[in-house]
Amino acid sequence: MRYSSFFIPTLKETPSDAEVVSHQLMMRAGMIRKIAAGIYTYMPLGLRSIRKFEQIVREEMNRAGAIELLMPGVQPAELWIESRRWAQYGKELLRFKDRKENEFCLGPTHEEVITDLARREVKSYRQMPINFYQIQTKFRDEIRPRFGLMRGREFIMKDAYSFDVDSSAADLSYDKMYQAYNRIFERCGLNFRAVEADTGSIGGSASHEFMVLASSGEDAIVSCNACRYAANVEKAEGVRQQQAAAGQQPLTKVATPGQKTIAEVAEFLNRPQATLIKTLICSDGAGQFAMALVQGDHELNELKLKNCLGWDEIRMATDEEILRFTGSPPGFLGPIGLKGDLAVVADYAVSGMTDVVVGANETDQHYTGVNIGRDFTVTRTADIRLVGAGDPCPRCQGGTLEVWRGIEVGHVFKLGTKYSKAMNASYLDKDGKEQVIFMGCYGIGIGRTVAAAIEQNHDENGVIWPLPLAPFHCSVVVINAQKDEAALALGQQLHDQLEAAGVEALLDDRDERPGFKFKDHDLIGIPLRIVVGGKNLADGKVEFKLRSGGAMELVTPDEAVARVTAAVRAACGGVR
RNA sequence: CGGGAUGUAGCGCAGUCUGGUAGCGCACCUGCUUCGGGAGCAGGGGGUCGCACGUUCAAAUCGUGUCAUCCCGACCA
Repeated sequence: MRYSSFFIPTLKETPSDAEVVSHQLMMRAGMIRKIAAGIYTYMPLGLRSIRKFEQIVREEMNRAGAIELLMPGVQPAELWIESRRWAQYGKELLRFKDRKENEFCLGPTHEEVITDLARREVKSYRQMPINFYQIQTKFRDEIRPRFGLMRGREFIMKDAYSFDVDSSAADLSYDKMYQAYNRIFERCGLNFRAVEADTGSIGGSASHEFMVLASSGEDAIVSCNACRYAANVEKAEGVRQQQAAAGQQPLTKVATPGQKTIAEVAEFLNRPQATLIKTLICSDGAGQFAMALVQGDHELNELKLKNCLGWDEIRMATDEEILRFTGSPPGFLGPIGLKGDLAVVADYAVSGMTDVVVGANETDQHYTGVNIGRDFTVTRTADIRLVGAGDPCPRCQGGTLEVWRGIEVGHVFKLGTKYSKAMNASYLDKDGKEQVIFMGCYGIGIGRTVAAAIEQNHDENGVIWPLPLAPFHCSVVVINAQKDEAALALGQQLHDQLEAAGVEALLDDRDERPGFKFKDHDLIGIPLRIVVGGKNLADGKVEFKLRSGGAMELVTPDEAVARVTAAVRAACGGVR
């Protein structure tokens, strides 16, 4: 491809509405342009990277036995009413009517459509296992789209749906997808982790998220430094503590004027934060309340508490609500002397504490020498805290957890029978008995993965593409291309040789100064670069350089072609 | 939806407080020079100042409303 006949509108300045690096660089490199909040045009260069990733996903899905189809973007309301999600989904589901006043939505996901298909077409155990996938544009009317392709409203997603005869067969389908996902992100050259995750609103029994590690990631994840355990912090398990020894100290009320936070109280009483209990009150927003107790230096994991209580929603109680249950303003809360019926949930770590400090439910007062059982009782003990760096691993002896930031690029779910039951997707087994189909669903954010690759691979000059995702493998920059006919001819020859070898080359034949061209190629992040022209031309040499760094080398044109071809073969597993 | 901010040329911004000729840099067009890390000089084109209503002799500037965009929180590939 000649640069002059392609279209790469680069920007020297960073658009002011781009917050994260990938968004900034995709705008500057001319890969995307915004048309509305969270809605983008994929420009020619951006589309090439998107297509590269899609192709890798296709190959690995096909290898894993999944079958590609393409479902509609516009979906009839009746399917969503049937699955009950028409009412549940909320404003994120963009709804509208056709000319006949029938209701439709723009598909944010395709469980309904695929389940409808499966119940019509998959009627026998002989047809399973089967797994359908598509790569398709979805629309979710996000409250707050941001970060460019990272969290758009319209976005490209690969989604796959598996159908099996029973739970253990569904587990096998899940494992296949899990393996396929690992291969996909490995092939892209990305640094990632597969972590245990909460299933959220999709539902189901188990799930893993695939996280690309990046400091700008929206999710925190933990991984064990000794074993393979890794999980989203939302899900990461705290370790059950041994029951505490009996307390020694008497219950004593002490004045703590103006000392509201754990840090203030610990400082004031001159004792470690770990010897205090943090008391929090939460609500499900529908009239239910609960008190949560965590060790002073720990943090509550609201999601765990919500799941533990079986609530649909969770939020912190308001000051008025707190006053109602404790008679005290926030800052002096404790589990002793509550007014009214309030479930008290203690974290595992709390059950191992003795002679602790809690608020006295009275302004400027705390208790010391507090002991569970003797001074107050808890409704239940559970894992409700946010785990952190240095915590013990819940799966192995001696391992400790490390914390990373990650970008969720893939998510696999065991759905069980949630959708098949609701929508009557059944089959006949060997004995002619009707059975419910077991499902799994598996998503990959296509645009988000490409953006995540940039988050993980860039420097101050621009993108540094991993070869498998690069829009072009190699730049051929011709110096003084419009005047130096010999240089342009050699550049063209190199370009043609590379293309013949299956390498995608971008021949920069523009009438621009060399520095200007170099800046452009650095910005758009082409991994390999050959420079033709200048005084090296007379010596029969060209320059070869990696975008990722390292020294420039002077080589013969043939050697340059060989080096580039070898690099592409090594990174992309053979040139197609 | 709550809190904060911003809308002025394709992009980045100044001007708004204190009402009176709409400006700067980049990009774009023409010419000359230049040519290995986003060149220099000269000339040029391009703006209903987000939109509406109001105040005023006069509004980018003041007021009200509205829309859009961005940032911080709850959702998710």
